[in-house]
Amino acid sequence: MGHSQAEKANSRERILSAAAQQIRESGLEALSVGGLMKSVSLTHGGFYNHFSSRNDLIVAALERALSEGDYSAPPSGVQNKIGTFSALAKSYLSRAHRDSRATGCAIAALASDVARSESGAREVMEDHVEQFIDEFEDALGDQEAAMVAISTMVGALILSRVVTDPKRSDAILKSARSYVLALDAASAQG
Amino acid sequence: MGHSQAEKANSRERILSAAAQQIRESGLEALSVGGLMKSVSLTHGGFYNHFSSRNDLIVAALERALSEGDYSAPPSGVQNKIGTFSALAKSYLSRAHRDSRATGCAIAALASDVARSESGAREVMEDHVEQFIDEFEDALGDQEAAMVAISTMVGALILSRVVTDPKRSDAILKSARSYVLALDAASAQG
DNA sequence: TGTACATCAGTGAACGCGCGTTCACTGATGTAC
DNA sequence: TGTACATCAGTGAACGCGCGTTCACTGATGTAC
Repeated sequence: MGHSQAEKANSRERILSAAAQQIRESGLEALSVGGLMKSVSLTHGGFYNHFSSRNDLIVAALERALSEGDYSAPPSGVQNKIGTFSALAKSYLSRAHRDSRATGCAIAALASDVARSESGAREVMEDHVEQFIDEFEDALGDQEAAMVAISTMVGALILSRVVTDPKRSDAILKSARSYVLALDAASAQG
Repeated sequence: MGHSQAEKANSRERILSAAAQQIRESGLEALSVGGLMKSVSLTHGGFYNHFSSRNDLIVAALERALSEGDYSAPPSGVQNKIGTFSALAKSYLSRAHRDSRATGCAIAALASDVARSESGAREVMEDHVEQFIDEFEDALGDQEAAMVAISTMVGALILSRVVTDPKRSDAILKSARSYVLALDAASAQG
């Protein structure tokens, strides 16, 4: 058992990281304090050394989930982790992304949950949606196209995760990919 | 207190209808048996005269939520409740729809929840997504366009519900509306 | 039509369980001298 | 550098609470005669 300051920071980090993964996988409501602490090999009582309440943790974990991973919008002016808009779109609308909820885009995973939430989570996600739109606007040169692109990408990914028939699910991703890449091509020539 | 067969059918209907509304408003997980029964002025014990378990009710209520209301796909060959594709799109992507979750499209309200669910709910929603795509394909004459249209509409509605800034939220709906109506115009002239 | 009886929708107490949170305690950490 | 002491991360029992579900009971319904 260790109690140094460095170990405290490490514990907090492990809790937050596990929470970010768990909410992407199972939603905001499914996260339990006891289960989370067990998943990082700590006991539940210690949770309150790191966060003041479950809700406090949820907001921090949502921020983390939105910030980390390949599909987060980078700080303004910085290139995103994947590269060009078309590379991002292809990766976003891939089977691999559809099948890896725990590490994928937190907007797609949690938008419905957050829309219902009143705990400060909406503001956190709203900021990230706006960053995404701004990034797409830079790439596409058109704010309306940027908003349509994010709507189509998020909608297609969510629907592809509902549809269990693999052919149908793939077809939804593929049609969205074609459309979004055409938006990019149009901006390149326009 | 009454116990006739007609009253039993009426009770079941009230329970199911209230459940459909509550899951659209607050999600699948938020529905509690006790709260639901109280909302229709019955006691919790009687619930099991109508449904074998909470999960059984959830599946039935999801089916109901997807079938009723203005934004359900009608049986094949029958016109939907709103009329033309463009009228449906305008209404779907309206502020009124965004602001009335309890009576609005169940796909948009519950897609994330259902994608995480393993209880039979996915199959129920999948059928309705496919009906919607078929209906849009009839209207637009193109299956890819139909899949892009539903992705964009669902994605835009969900994102508009996350974004708290009314101007930003309206702009997302408006951009999606323009795009989806253009799809319809293209199919009319093509 | 009238009576006796079986059915069964609805009631509300009770169950075991997991939840978020609190708290007295522990022992290693890190500071004061 | 060595010792005494305060701090505080982590532990695990305990709290009150709401959950889904069960069950003995009730009394109106509806059927058999």
